[in-house]
Amino acid sequence: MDVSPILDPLNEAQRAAVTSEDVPALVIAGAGSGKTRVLVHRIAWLCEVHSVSPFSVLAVTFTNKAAAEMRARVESLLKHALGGMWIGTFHGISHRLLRAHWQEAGLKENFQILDSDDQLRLVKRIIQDMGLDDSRWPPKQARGYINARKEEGLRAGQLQHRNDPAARQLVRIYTAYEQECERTASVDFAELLLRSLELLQQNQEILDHYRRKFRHILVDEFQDTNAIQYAWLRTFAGEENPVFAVGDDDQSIYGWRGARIENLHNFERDYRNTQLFRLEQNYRSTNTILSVANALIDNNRERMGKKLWTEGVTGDPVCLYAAFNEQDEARFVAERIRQWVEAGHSRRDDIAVLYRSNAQSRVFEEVFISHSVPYRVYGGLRFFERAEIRDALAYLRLARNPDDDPSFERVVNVPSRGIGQRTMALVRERAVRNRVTLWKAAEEMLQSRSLTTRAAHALERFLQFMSTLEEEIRALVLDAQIDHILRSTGLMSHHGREGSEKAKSRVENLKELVVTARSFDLDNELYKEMLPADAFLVHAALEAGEGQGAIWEDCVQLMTLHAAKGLEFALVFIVGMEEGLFPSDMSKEEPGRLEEERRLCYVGITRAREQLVFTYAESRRRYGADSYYNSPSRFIGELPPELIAEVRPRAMVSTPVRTRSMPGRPGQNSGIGVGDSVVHAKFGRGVVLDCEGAGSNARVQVNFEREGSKWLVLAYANLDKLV
DNA sequence: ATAAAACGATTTTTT
DNA sequence: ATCGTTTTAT
Repeated sequence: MDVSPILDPLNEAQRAAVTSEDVPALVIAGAGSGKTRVLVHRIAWLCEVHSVSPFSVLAVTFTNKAAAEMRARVESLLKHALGGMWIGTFHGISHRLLRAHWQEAGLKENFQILDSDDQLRLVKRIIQDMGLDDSRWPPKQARGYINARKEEGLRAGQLQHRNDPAARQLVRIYTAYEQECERTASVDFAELLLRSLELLQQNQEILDHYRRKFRHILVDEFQDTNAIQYAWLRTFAGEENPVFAVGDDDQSIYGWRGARIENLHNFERDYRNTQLFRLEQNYRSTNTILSVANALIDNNRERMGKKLWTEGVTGDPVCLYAAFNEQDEARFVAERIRQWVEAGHSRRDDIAVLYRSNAQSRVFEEVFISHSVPYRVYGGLRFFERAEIRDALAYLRLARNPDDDPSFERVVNVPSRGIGQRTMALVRERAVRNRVTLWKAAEEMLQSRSLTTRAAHALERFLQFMSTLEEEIRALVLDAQIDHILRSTGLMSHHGREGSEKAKSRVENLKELVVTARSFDLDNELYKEMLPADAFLVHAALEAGEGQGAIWEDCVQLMTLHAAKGLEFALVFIVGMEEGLFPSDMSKEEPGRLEEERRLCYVGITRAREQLVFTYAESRRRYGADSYYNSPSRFIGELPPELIAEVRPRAMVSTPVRTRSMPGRPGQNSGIGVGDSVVHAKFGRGVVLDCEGAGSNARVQVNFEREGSKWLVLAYANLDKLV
């Protein structure tokens, strides 16, 4: 057996982890240290060298993207298909279990997956049906409560709040929600995990089967697991099967959505004979960038401890630019991008602009357009989350299964066909009272003639239409089914009639849906024994797809710091480095949150291979109001000064154009103008570099001898002019 | 049933 | 400021 393809590309630490004994292993893998490589080679090591059957390997990730990457890399290393190996997300694998054992799990065979949007609609309706005021009981909050409890493994029946009336009400909503899910055979994302966990815990035979089957369990991004995911893993593994977990405590940035960094710490306690490995050699960044990253993260107290190092070059210093405002910040970035490309760096998609919040992307978009910098923004609605796509798929679901209430609700009046809230309220009421689905309730009401002629007519036509639709598409292939739905429901013409840009893109998306359906991979093992339409619907629910269509050009990448995790770029800008923005003001309440913000910054820094640039704006418009004298983020102060090059090119100290501000006469009535020497009570002496605005809005930029240049509002600054 | 007006929220996001 | 949602008016 030639083990060289498996072991040769590895360094010593990686090799130790890959070839470790059959005991629980925890691999603390720093950024850029070859985490995925270790997982992939571990699988290859087991299969090729230890002749482990692919059928006994289970590898779990968080995102479909990570699962797809791992699958591809394992196949390319093994040089053959996975052959029975399970590589998937927590949710994907849970879904697979529930499909296989729907009866034991107490589900119906054709159970539906509720995504968060479906879930919100349902919760909202329940709150209304319970006669509660939804401003006092915001549906989003209730949904958050339900999901948080489920992620702790708790069902409504297990919750008791004797002394807390608000919590008691939430439990009542949770209970009603559970009943509705039961009635409509719906399973939300958290339920996939909870239900499959309970399936294993309550069915000894099934549990034994899977414990005998999956002798080797591997987990990626272990620091992101929440309580139920860890319980799920432990249940799978039992006492006998070793878990191989890879993660990085310094890259835990999802605490706010339930991820428990403690799982990393508890792992060693829960599995006594755990072998611990550390991957600290970095293959991505320059030495300078790593030193900056190490210095920053060193300010966190709760760490397992780790220091990245590299054999690579020292690299350029990290840059810091203090912009006047957010426009100036964006212009500086655009200019640096231009220089970078001119210097011979060919790929613009190897450049990223990272920010704390999505709202920050706007100014960059505006400035990049005016500077002709091609860019691509990540985030926002993904393909299968778009309303028009969901409408179309709801028709498909409803045609496949008339009892699918969420879909019934969604499309009954889209496009409008005269079935309004009044009619639907009556149908819903009957459905709940008689414990039947909306479809059946509607049929009953038509029989019993308990509706006005007009409403009855409209409803009857809808039911008739859906029945006909089902017959018409029955014999068609998937993409033809969808194509037919788009035409016969009028969805396509509904959007086509309107001329707006948004409507045009909706039409394009609907066309794209047909194309997506045509190229949908039906041979996937996950979907065997399922009808194409059902498989496609599962795919849509579990995999929301990309945010934008095809990447047509070599574009600068704009995204949040969170979205950048796992990616790398030659040139990285981390912008908006201001106290209050990053770290966010909202993270100042709980103590642990600040450390998480710092880890987020660490994640951003370690995305950069060659050059890293920080920027912040001394003045910034937020929520419609300007804020001045923003101080640089505390994270800037935590970096080693000798590795930071401050950029303040004199050439750029000229006119910071404010598109929104009035082009007033600078200093008209203040007696202060460009070139004047002034004194400020706090900042001392300085020279006026620039003015803008008029009257009470007038601002001046002053280059202070001690403090450097700042923008001040004349009305508040109390400047004295020196003669 | 549609359109205008008022209201409210506004960190980060996957499944 | 701005976007999405809900209420109110036509």
